[in-house]
Amino acid sequence: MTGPKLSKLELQIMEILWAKGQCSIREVLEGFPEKKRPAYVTVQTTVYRLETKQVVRRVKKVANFHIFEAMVSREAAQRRLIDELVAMFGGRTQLVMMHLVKSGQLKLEDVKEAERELTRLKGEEEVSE
Amino acid sequence: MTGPKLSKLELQIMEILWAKGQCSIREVLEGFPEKKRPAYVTVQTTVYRLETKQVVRRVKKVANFHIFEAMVSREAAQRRLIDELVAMFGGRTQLVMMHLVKSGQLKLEDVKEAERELTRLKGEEEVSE
DNA sequence: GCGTTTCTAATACGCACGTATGAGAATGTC
DNA sequence: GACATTCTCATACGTGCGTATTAGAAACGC
Repeated sequence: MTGPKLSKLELQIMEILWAKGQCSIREVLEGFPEKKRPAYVTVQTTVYRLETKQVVRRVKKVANFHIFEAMVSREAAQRRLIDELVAMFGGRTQLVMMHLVKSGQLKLEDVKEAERELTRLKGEEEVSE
Repeated sequence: MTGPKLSKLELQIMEILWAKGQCSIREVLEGFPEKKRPAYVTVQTTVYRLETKQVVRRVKKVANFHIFEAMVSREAAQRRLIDELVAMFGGRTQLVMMHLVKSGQLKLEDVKEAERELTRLKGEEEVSE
């Protein structure tokens, strides 16, 4: 497994950490859009739990607060999420993509881009065979 | 919102209900691959909860057991899952697809298929404009 | 019709997560 | 240096979910 499972709140916090780099709890808090900002302590507790899960670690102490940093790459965490979803669809990846298409969020250019990427990856594979 | 959120187990149960149509608890249970079959009562409790969530309803009683049926379409439930995931990615659908591609689960043909579908949908859109 | 099997349905338990409280420590301000 | 502010951290609580226990009801076999 790539890493531990992250909940929605946890992931939002990680997004902020990935974006800002090293952060205090307060800075993470301020990374939330003002309108849907959790309480300071909620963020705190959640960061503590991420620490327990080894997803985050404290790097130093400045004044009376700690600075945290991500220990897991964004790529890896996102990959984990996708794998989870695909598993929910019984591994039928194609189905997942059809839904993405139908949800109307996906532009033709995006799909073409993916296709190019896929072709490229396939090429590499054959070279190494 | 399309419908209530479904957990992994709940979704597996729904898959069986969607596939088999009306089912007893026992039949749902038997829909699980033999090796990872939950206990009868686990399925039972979960179906009861799905009932509370209005995702499933009992249609009749045969002998000493009830027959259940899905009240939510597969499409809708799956759509919900995808939307959830996309939201986790901050709406960056394209990112989701790139992950799918990189996970290696997606074949070139799948992507082409999606592209065709997308082109078709786009066509319809323009007609109605 | 009596015993065995099966299903029902209420109750419970542990874990994860979002959230909150409160006491104590550290820091900053004047 | 006294006081207000801020952060820490342990503890707690409700909810959702996967799972289990169990007592009673119902149906089946013979």
